[in-house]
Amino acid sequence: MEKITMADIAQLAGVTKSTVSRYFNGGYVRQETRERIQEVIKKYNYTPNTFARLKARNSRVVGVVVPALNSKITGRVITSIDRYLRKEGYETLIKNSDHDVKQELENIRQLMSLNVDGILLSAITITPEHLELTQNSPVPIVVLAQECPGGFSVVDDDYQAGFAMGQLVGRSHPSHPAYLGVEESDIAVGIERRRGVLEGLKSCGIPDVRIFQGDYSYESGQEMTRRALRSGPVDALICATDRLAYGAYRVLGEMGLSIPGDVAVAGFGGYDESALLTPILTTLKFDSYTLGYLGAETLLKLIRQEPVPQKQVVGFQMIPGGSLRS
Amino acid sequence: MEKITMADIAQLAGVTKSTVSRYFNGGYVRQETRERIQEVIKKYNYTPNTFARLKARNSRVVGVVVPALNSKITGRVITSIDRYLRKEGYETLIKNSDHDVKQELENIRQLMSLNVDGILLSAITITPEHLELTQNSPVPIVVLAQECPGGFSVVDDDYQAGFAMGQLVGRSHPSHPAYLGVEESDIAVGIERRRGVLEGLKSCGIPDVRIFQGDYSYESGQEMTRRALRSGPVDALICATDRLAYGAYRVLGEMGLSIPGDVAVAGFGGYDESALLTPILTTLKFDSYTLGYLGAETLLKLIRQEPVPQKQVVGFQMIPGGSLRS
DNA sequence: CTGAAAGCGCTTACAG
DNA sequence: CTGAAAGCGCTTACAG
Repeated sequence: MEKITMADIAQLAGVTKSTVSRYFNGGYVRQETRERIQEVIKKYNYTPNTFARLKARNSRVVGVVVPALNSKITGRVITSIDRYLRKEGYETLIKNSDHDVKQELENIRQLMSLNVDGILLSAITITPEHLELTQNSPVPIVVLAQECPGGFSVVDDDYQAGFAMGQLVGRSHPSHPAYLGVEESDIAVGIERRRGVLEGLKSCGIPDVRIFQGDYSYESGQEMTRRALRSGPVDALICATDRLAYGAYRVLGEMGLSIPGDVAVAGFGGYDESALLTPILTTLKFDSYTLGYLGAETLLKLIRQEPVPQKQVVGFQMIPGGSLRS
Repeated sequence: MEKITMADIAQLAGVTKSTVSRYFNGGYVRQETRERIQEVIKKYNYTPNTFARLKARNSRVVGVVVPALNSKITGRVITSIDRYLRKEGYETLIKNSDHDVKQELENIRQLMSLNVDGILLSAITITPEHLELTQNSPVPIVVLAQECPGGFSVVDDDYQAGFAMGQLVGRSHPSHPAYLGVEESDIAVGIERRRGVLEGLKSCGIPDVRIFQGDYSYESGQEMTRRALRSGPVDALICATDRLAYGAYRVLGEMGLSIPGDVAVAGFGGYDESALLTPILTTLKFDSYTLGYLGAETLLKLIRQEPVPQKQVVGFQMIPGGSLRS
């Protein structure tokens, strides 16, 4: 199959490529001509090369940068974005940063030079370089899941979610609560969520919480749990993500400690798998579908120069399980 | 920030865009000139527009079409592909088919008209239209996880994996085994894997297996399990995927049936979460990392016109848990 | 080793 | 309603 171009289609339909171009971009084409062109297109399964539209004002392509492709949550967010954009006649171009900040910045630059109409950025962290890049961007950018000072963002309500979970755990008045968290470079999870948890506990009269820090992995969850247990008595573990809670389950099980009898456990994320644990993990689900949807919607509004809020906060939902004491 | 072009860079470096182009594509450029150009590029953070290379022989871009973005396995495969290609100096462009065959075909066509150098296709199913498209493709295509008659493919060893699991379960001589499977349009999982299981069981003297069919969801796993239990006594459930097994766990738990005491359960996929179930699910893990790696490697070889095998089969690994009787 | 010129597949004012 | 022409940001023979 030879590559077929717009000029070929034009010739076959007995018109100029100008007309075929207009056909695709909603310009004036007589009904009769339109039908002739359509026929040829169908026959040759022609799709115009989106990226040869070098002179077009808008490319109808939106770039999405994600930190990784192996997380359920990211999957949900992208799927949601993709569906919305497709519905609106935009193409989605996905770039993976693979948890590497350098790669992430590179991805943003690449997308910019590709003259996409806009960028949806699910950032690992917001560095000064990010700010410079987003503030001087030739195209609109919407940041997902992290706040972006001076930029537009759609975020989860990490503080309120943390507070709610802190209160829920606090209600049973644990004597030795511990928090398993992540790096502070992730403002949303590493700082805001933790702050919520601590204040939620404090509101129940529990000011002292032992705090641990690690990465997002299952292994890190295990390691932090061991560290917590070694550091003194523990009767409640609030984990920054469900994955970390899985690590806690494993270690507590190995040590013969019962959940929630000996140690209560809570997570964040509401992964489907959490409902399969024994006991079912008490967790909290962010609305990733809405996050993606609003992100895409906001970006298109920016592209169309319509007014949008600087920051939008998406809700969450508590998913009670059996891993807390009542 | 105004969009900066190759012509701008050239002017700033006191050369022609021909020279800058050569700089990027490994042509002759004097050391001194090279350094001058490099300086300007660094200063302006310039990245050439990959898609303006309309006249280039090769675009150094590879398209990847995936059925969905919310599966762990797909995530692993893409991550692996992406890393390999990046290392080799190629860009990866990911398109999501969202479980829709029409969308999938459209994605393939789009990538073709984008003049990417090659396509990696993780197909939902192989229809005659797929065959026509792949056989007449102007660029090489490698199909992942499904065999593609007349085309190049990298696949899991579904038959052997099924056989191994069939034998493992068969060794305890269940009297009433059932198989929970998926649609036959998915040749790899729906047909080959099942065939392996049935023959593995048969090799242990178990010719009769009740077979059920559904989709890939957790809900479908539950529904098929209920159907199986209603249809008569069951003491072993072999599930085509771990996710289906999760559904089985849930329903068996609700009914007060013990695993493996009353019913043995097995899965396929080796998801991390399967190790968190009680009892731990006996499953089998395909080497998704290698699948992606070999797919990418093979595609690049095809692009470079080097010889490659028509079909490559990737191995698997049994992950014993506590969900089978010994 | 470098530049001038033609061209890739498309879009867009501008005529008609 | 349609076409001729210039141009988008690049690459590539071909001279020099």
